[in-house]
Amino acid sequence: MSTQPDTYTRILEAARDLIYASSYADVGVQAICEKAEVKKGSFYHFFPSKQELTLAVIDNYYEGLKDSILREAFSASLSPAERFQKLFELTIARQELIHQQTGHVLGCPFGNLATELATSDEAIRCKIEGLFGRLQELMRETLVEAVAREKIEDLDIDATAEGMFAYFEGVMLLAKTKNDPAVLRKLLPATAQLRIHNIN
Amino acid sequence: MSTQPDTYTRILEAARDLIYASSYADVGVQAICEKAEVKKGSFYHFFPSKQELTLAVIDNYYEGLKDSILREAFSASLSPAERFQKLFELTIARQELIHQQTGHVLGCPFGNLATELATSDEAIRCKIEGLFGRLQELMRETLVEAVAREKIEDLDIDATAEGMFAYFEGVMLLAKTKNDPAVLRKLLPATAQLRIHNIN
DNA sequence: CCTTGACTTGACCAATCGGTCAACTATACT
DNA sequence: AGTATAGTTGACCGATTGGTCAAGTCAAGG
Repeated sequence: MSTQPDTYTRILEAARDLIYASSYADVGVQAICEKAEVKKGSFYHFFPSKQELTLAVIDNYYEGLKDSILREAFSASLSPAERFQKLFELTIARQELIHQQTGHVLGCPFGNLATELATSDEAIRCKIEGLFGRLQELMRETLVEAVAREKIEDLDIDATAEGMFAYFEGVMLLAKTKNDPAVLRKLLPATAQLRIHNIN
Repeated sequence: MSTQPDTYTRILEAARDLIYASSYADVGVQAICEKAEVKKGSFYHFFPSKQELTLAVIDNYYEGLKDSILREAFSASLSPAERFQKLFELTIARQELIHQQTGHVLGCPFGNLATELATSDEAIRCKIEGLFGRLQELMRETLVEAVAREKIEDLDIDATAEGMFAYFEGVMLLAKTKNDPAVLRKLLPATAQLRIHNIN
């Protein structure tokens, strides 16, 4: 049996898991403390507010993503097409695992938070906007490399990268709404075929 | 000056506007009552719970959509391509108006609610899933008519309709997260170009 | 040994949450 | 006129919300 992580980490991970499984507003500080086995006083020793905790949760989630799915998918050893394919595979596998464990497709944690809080918490919206920019940039770089290998006439690379990202998020939202991971299998791979052309 | 609508309607519309502008959890029954100029006792005379009210709000929103954007876009007098174009135009115009009035892109009211509540309120998730199905069906019919006019080789019509809908939702989510209606101008029209092909 | 500072604890706060209820008013039908 | 019914009102409920705080524990450093 492994020793428990330190208090800060327990709070962070409890909050991350609870919020991802439901929503920001639905998860109280009390519930986070219970799951983390921490008293509320300790919570506020490490985090000045629930909002600050959430900002840290977003960072933590992105770091986790970078060290797993993103690292594996956007590996230099893969061709652009293989990178996209790997990204879809890993995303589908993860969502299927979560669905099997929780009974729900949870979708994209950033998209979830952004949808809920974009209009009422500007700090969180900005943080996720920046993060979306980085993910979009990953798509763009992959796309640039793909085009370098095989020229595509009149392709608007920036718009296509943004469109691919939007499509990806939309498919996650649809799978969550239908609570059906099969949606991902059917739709996600088409992300790589999406093209937006320059107006002439 | 127009006379006020009846109590039921005032509650429904107040709730619709408040929830759309922020989120389900963020809007309390009290706030709804204040905006509707109704006492809490009256609220519970018309609606047994906040959840039931929300189900009615979803219906109300869909009816409104059917009588405005959907009716105008999916008119029998328009060609399939024109229908898509009209849908994008009207959607962009509405989101731009909302952005101008509130300072925020609010996105899709159904997508917003689904994202927030899909995992914690099965009744609401089901209602939105059904509604998504109807919207997706509109896309499918339009697509079928387009293909009848101009055959597209190996097109998976069902998957493409579902993909178009997902893309549409994803673009709305992205515009909301970036709080920038220009995202819609750049990305929404590409919905009509999206294609998912049969595997051979 | 004693102090310092990080951490923990549990009691506590005002405010708000969704929801209830008995009493009251106004309208409509017999 | 009398009664039934729909709608309104404001006080009230227990539970929970995010957040505070004084008092305490504990290990490290002088």
